[in-house]
Amino acid sequence: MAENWRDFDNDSLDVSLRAALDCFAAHGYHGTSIRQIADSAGLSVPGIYHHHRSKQVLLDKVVGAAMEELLVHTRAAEKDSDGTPAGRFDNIVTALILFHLARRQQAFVASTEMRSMAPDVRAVHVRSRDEQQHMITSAIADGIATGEFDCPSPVDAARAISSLCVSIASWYRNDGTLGPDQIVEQYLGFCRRIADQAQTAPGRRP
Amino acid sequence: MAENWRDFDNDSLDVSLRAALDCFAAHGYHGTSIRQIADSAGLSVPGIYHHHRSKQVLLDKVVGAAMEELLVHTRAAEKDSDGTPAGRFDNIVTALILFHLARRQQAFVASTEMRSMAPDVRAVHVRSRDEQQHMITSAIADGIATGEFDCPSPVDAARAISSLCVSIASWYRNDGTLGPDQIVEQYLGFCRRIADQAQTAPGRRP
DNA sequence: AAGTCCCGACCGATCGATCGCTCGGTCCTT
DNA sequence: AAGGACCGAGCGATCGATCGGTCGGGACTT
Repeated sequence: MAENWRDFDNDSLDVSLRAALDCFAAHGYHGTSIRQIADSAGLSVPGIYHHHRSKQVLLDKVVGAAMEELLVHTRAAEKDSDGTPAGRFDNIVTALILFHLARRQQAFVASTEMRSMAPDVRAVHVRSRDEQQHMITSAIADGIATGEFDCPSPVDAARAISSLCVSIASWYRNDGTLGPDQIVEQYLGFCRRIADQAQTAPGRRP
Repeated sequence: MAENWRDFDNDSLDVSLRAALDCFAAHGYHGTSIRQIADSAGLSVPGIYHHHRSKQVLLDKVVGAAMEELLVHTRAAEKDSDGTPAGRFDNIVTALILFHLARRQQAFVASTEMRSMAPDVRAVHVRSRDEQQHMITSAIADGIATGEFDCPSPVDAARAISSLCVSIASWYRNDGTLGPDQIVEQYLGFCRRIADQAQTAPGRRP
């Protein structure tokens, strides 16, 4: 893993998958026709089918590529940490936020079109998501043991953190007022305070 | 408004809208056919059209009813507060959480099928959502002025809080391990700490 | 060098199925 | 007698997918 986990280079989607992603993100899987994808790709309908077996596999490949990329970056981020629960947590969550900034369309489609996938395909992606979320959960749980974190349920906290990071994909635009660095800083702060309720200053809100 | 803003009685959806809601929540708007809705409602296809003009208005009515209900409850919650920014914030956010527990299907459909609505109809619902979110934003902004809250951007914090509450609808089940009261307590804590970064205990995470 | 073969890339035309929606009618209540 | 509630049948349009084909270029033979 020579590549830095903070960097997301250009995605490796071919013209058909790129078109499918654009359409799915804009109109949803069932709201998109093969003809729209073909037009957007500058191909004919059979041209799409020459490269990909069905509309379903277009969705599968788009989501699968994103999931794979996220897992690789997240694992590298944890490995690159100082090994403490708080350090692992910060790196994992940072990778999660950076991913949703760099791959907002893929992330958005992956989260909204889970239900549009065939059961067996969906199961694979659900497992990836669960693994990703479990890394956060166990970092929090370990942090509770060391006193770095404090919350009643690491599972619930991790779910809230995941949800919060995923939601970035639904509003972030490259030309917005907030830059990526500011968003990482802000959301990492949100996530830390979700996992550590002891950060409530005593006496505040009696 | 004699009704208590914490209570959500049975929704007033007729059998067709109820069926449409179930289908939309399960398969999405474009993934649902009128025939499925008719089957689920125990009616024929013309039976649906006897009560509602088109598939689009089914979505509009389902989402519209939810939006209206949310706004009514949220306004009542704010009015019922002690008037302080922190008090307003707590009541508004509590109403938002309770809504997403009591109306999870409506809330889920409203958030995922925004893009499936006709532009003019969508504009109405977007405005409702913005008004809802603005109530949170201004409570935070007022709280910053009084020292009750501390965060760099009330708008960004309010958006994160909204997102977090909306996400409840995508995982909550009535038969889960967590009861509504526990979820309200937990998520209200999350939201408070999103709006108040000063709750970070000094010395923690240097 | 010329001819033959083949294969990946792609397209126009069209398949059966399903889509949202409507027409003309029946039944039941008032 | 009238009207609301509802249905069987079917409309034109569009869906995902497939058919038989064209075309350019690299490999191989002669």
